[in-house]
This record gives sequence, C-alpha cells and structure tokens, in this order.
Amino acid sequence: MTKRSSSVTIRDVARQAGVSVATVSRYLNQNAPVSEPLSERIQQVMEELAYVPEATARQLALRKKHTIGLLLTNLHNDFFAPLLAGIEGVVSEKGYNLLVATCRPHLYSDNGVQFPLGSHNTDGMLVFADSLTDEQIARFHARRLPMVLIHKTPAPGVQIPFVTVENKAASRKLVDHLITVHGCGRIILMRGPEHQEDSYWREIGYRAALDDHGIPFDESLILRGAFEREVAYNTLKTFLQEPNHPPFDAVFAGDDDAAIGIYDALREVGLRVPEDVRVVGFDDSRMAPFLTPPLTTVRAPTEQVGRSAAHHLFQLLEGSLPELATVHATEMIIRQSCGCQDV
Amino acid sequence: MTKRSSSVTIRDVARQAGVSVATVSRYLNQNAPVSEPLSERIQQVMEELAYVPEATARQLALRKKHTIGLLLTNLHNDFFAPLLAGIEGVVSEKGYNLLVATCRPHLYSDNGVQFPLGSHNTDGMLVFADSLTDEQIARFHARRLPMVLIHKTPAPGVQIPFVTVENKAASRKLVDHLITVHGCGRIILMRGPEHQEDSYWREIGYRAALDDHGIPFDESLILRGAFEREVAYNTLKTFLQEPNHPPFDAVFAGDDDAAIGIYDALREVGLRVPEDVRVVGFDDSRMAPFLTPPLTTVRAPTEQVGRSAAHHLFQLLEGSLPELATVHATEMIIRQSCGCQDV
DNA sequence: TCCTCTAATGAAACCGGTTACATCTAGTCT
DNA sequence: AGACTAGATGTAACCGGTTTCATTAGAGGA
Repeated sequence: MTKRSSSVTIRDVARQAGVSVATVSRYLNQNAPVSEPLSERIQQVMEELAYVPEATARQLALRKKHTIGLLLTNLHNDFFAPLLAGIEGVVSEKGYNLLVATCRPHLYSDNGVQFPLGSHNTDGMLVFADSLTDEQIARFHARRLPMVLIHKTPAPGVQIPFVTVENKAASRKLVDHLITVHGCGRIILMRGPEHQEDSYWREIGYRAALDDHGIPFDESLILRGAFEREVAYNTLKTFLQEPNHPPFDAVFAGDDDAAIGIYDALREVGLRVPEDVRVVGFDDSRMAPFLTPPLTTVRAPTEQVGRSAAHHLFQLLEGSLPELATVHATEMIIRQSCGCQDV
Repeated sequence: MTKRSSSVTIRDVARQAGVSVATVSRYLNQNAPVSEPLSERIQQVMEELAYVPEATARQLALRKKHTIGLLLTNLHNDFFAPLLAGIEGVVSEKGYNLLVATCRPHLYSDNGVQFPLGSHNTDGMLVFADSLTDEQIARFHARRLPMVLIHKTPAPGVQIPFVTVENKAASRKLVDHLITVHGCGRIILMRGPEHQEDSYWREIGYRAALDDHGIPFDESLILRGAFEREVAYNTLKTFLQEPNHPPFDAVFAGDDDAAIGIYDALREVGLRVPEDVRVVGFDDSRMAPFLTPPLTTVRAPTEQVGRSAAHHLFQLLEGSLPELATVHATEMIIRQSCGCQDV
C-alpha cells in the first residue's frame, strides 16, 4: 500500500515511527546512542514496512561501494574455480560484494570504451594476469584505485602489490627431471599466451634447465598454446601433421589444461604417454591426478593465491601497506606422465 | 588540483565548460539534443579533467543498478566454471555487472542476517539450486525482485522462470545401460546434497530403471555424496570399511565430481574400474573424458544453461515474459568406466 | 508583421541514505 | 543553586548524478 514505487525509504520509517531520519539512520548503523524506547519502535516499524536500506544511496553518501572487483581474461580454464573460491571466501567474510568481469585488454586499445570494472564500480580491484595492459594498470593506479595484481608483477618502478607463484625454479626442476631421470633431450615447450608472465618465467625455467645440461635451445620446439586445452590441441596437431617436423621425446605443456590437449593430440596420432612421449604440466589442477596417465606437474596453491590477493587488497583498503611481493611456493608433483612409475 | 577528494564531478565539468549540469548530463547520455559547439567544449573539458561519472549516483537517480547477481552454494565443483562462463558472457554483452556470492541458506535461518545479494544490490538474481530455500525465494519474489532459478524448479504455484537439465530420463537410461548391457544388479547410488533437486530426479531415474527390470530398491545401497569429490570419497570409504557391507557391482556417482572420489576410494581398496566395479557419473565435466578409465556419464550443457538463465533474466528486466520452464536436453555419453570398450 | 512551434539550455527538485551542527534535556560537581 | 557535561534527538546540507519544468531564441506560417 505504499505510494507509488514498491520501495520503502528511511523517511517512511521515520514518519511512521514518529522520529527523525537521523535517528533511524543512527539506529541502523549503531553509530550513535538511541534510547531504548525509540529503538524498539523503530525496529518494529522497520519490520512492519519490511524496510530494506537502499545500498546505492548509502554508497553514495559514504563514497564507499563495499565492493571489490575481479578482472579475469576468461573463465575457460579450471584454474579459475579455485582462484575464485579463494577470493570469494575472504570477500564474503569481510561482508563485501564481489564483482566479476572478463576483459581482453586489446578491445579497449583506445580509451573509448568504458572498462567493466573501475573506481566507479568498486573500492578496489584484483587484476589477473594480462586482463589489463601495464599502461592501463598505470592509469588506474594513478587515479589511486587500490589494486592487487594476480599472477603478474607490476611494470618496473610501479608500486603495486602482487601475488603470484614461483614459476621459474619449478619449471627448471621439472624439465631437469625429464632430462636427468628420463633422458629426454628434445622437449617441446608449449607456451602460454603471448606476453603472459607465468608463461614467460616457465620458459625461462625451461631454458635454464636446458642450459644446465648443455642442451642447445631449439626454436623449432617452441609452440604457442595459450594455456587452453583446445589451442594446445590444435597447435600440437598442426605441428605433428607437418611432414617432417623435428623429432621430440617430451612435451612441457605450460599448464595442466594444455596438457589435456596434448594428450589428445598425441593419442590421435598413436603416440603413447609416457612410453613414446613424456608430458608434464603446471598447476596441479583438480583433474591432474586422474588423467591417463596421471599427470606429472607442479602444484600451485591457486586457492591460496586468491586468498592472499584478497587479503592484501583489504589491507590496502584499510590503509595499511601490504607486502608488495608475495610469491607462493610451488612443488613438483611426480606422477606417471613423465615416465615415472606409480609413486 | 581539485579541491579535496580526487573525484571530479559533473558540476566541475559543467562549471569548467560554462554550461549547466543538465547539459553535461544530456551530452553524456545522448538523450536530448546538445548543440555542436557545446558538445565539443564539454567533451574537451571531460578529457582535460579525466572525468568519470560516478556509477553509484547514477544508479540512485535512475533506481537501476545495472547489475545482476549470481547466488551459488559454493565454488568447489568444476561444474561452476562453465556455468559462470555462460552467464558472464551474456551479462557483459548486455553491459551489465555481475555480482557473485555464495550462500548457505541455513545460515540465514532467521531473517536476522542480511543476504549477500538482493534488491538493494542488484536488478535481478540468478539463484542456483538450493542456495536459497523456497521460503526465501518466495520472499524475494513477493518483493518483485526479478529472478531466474538455475537447476531448480520453483515451489508449486510460484511463477518463477527456471532453467535446468533433464535429469530423470537420462539417469534412467544410464542405469538401464548398466543393467542391460553390463548385467549389473546391485548399483550403489551416491546421492547429492539433501533436498537438492538434481539429486532427487537422478534418484527417481535410478529407481525407475530398477523398476523397469524388476530389481528391488535396496536402501542399503544409497549413500550420501553431496556432489563433492571429497564427500563422495569419504562416504564410500566408510561404506567399504564396514566389515560386511552389502555386495555391489556398480556405482552411479551422482555427478562427475563425486565419481572422482569414487575412483579414488575404489582404487585404495584394490577394486578396479570397470572390471570389478562399474562407475558412471553425470555432467560430462571437462575432465570426464580424461579420467582413468574415461568416465561414462551424461552430458549436461552447463554453459548453455548459464546463458539461457541469463537471457531469461534480461527478458524479465526488459519487461517481457520469458519461458517459465526451460529444460535442456541431456545425452548419455558412453565411455569406458561402465565396462564398454573404446567407442 | 505577429504568432506559433520547436530546439537548446538552465534552475532546481529529486533519488535515499549519512552526518555536522544545533538544541534540549537531565545529571554531576562545587 | 548555578555552571558544566554528556546523552538523545531533530534540521538541513550533502553525496553526484537525472529530469521536470520554465525560459529563451530562432524558424516557419498566415
């Protein structure tokens, strides 16, 4: 039976309870004393009218959105589920809202289009890998928008907290394992997305391992995989169809998702894993232990990364300075796709 | 060099450009004619001041949040990645924001706590399975909050659009396959979460298939799995440790995630899949084809479900009445965990 | 030439909260 | 008793947009 719109405002409550809006507001927020009798009356009226405060108005008045944003490149990798779970956990614990958006930065090359997330939207942002370019990040940073980078380090000189995982040493160890234990000498590297940092450091680790053993780096063994199953599949397929492609005895898949594509492509041409080709991944995703054969990989504490990142962002919002660099340790997980027997 | 806060308002722009705020607003929204010279001046000033409109204020004035909410039970199943991907796709296409939250309804038993999502937050909500109770849903519905249910049908008589997948017929077919083709007679059913609808219909399908073949329903073969890998693992493990547990020759895992737990538990006691025990799942998750052995399951078009649900919600927001019931077809996918040979 | 109509613009109210400031009690101290 | 203080409440300005309504200028018609 309200006037027009279905929305009951604080003024309706105030009128009905015979008090001022200020008092109602104070009762709501418990930030100033309100006498017992009035409190009761207000509470009762609020229930009667089924009053729900309008978050928007509150946000405007407080200049605070109580919302943080998560910017991703896409959602087509199982990697994102644990990341999201970690983030959502601490965000909801803090009573905040979580805005999720994907963004391919090249779509916003010029400053024409509005970003899906920004200071108009959120109190702070979690930026995954290269969902934004360094330049775009710098712009947000210049406007003082609190940010934490995930799986990405800021451009040199830019002071933005980031959390990522140890890529290089782990990759090096992994490739070293292929060389030392399994005698591999011609290892294909399936890169991730171009300019992607994880991809970069995994390649550095790969090269380092080769170097350690005096194996020359061979550009023809480097393929583009984008950390996506289908892309990896297609890329390797194309490679294999090449009449005289270079010989190889192992594949470092870049990440676990790509490893699946690799498995597929190899199987289709009758190559067995690990007998004919050894395969290793990265992430230790939920499915890695259950592949055929179980995937040798590197465990990255993805959910923990999500939690750290969110925590750091909240520290930023609360005014304290979080750790600038957080690099979570990784751990090689030997299974059977590298040729090792059941552990 | 702004006064105090870092924020440039529409009034700053108006002053600087020598026009009224109304004109700037009109220019921004292109909803009323603004003369060429003024347009140019405004555009120039906006760039100079790096003006970004405050979404909150706009939302308040328009009583529209341009945001939709997705309410989930948790994020610990690979099922959610494709669902999210589908939803996020259409939401961002529409230029809307996507708020993601998890909610265990029993935490909000009394109306004490504020829901993470609601009319204060969003223009409409996508509600997954039992992230809300029927009663809670009814309350939101009574307040006219546009909603679409995902993997859940509304309480009888309640007119809320929903989108789900065909569960019963597919389950029946799957169990029938176990019985007819593989001669199974004692099939464990690993249920999903209590009161969960998918779980319910899958059980109905399971019972129907038994019935079709005159196999009596045996309560002792029904286990609680929650559609979660670890829970399924623990439940089956406990079952197996029981000194004289009833004999069985197959497991219908409820969903693919649970199937993984089943694989694990069986392997640990030395039972082979499919030689000793046949296992089937539901969802055809990304990893199903890559398990050892590849999982026989039912393909549910999860990403498509996400897209439909989002589309329907937008229809609701635009005032048109979407289909009330959308049931996506499912398809049995025969692989090897049921005992079939490579297809 | 005068009247009417339309396009372009501005002033001010409004969206629904918060809060600085003023006011009015009642209690405490000397 | 008088001054001072703390507690409880109300008034009104404010957050940063949108939009109604009024006003003005110029074009077209009789």
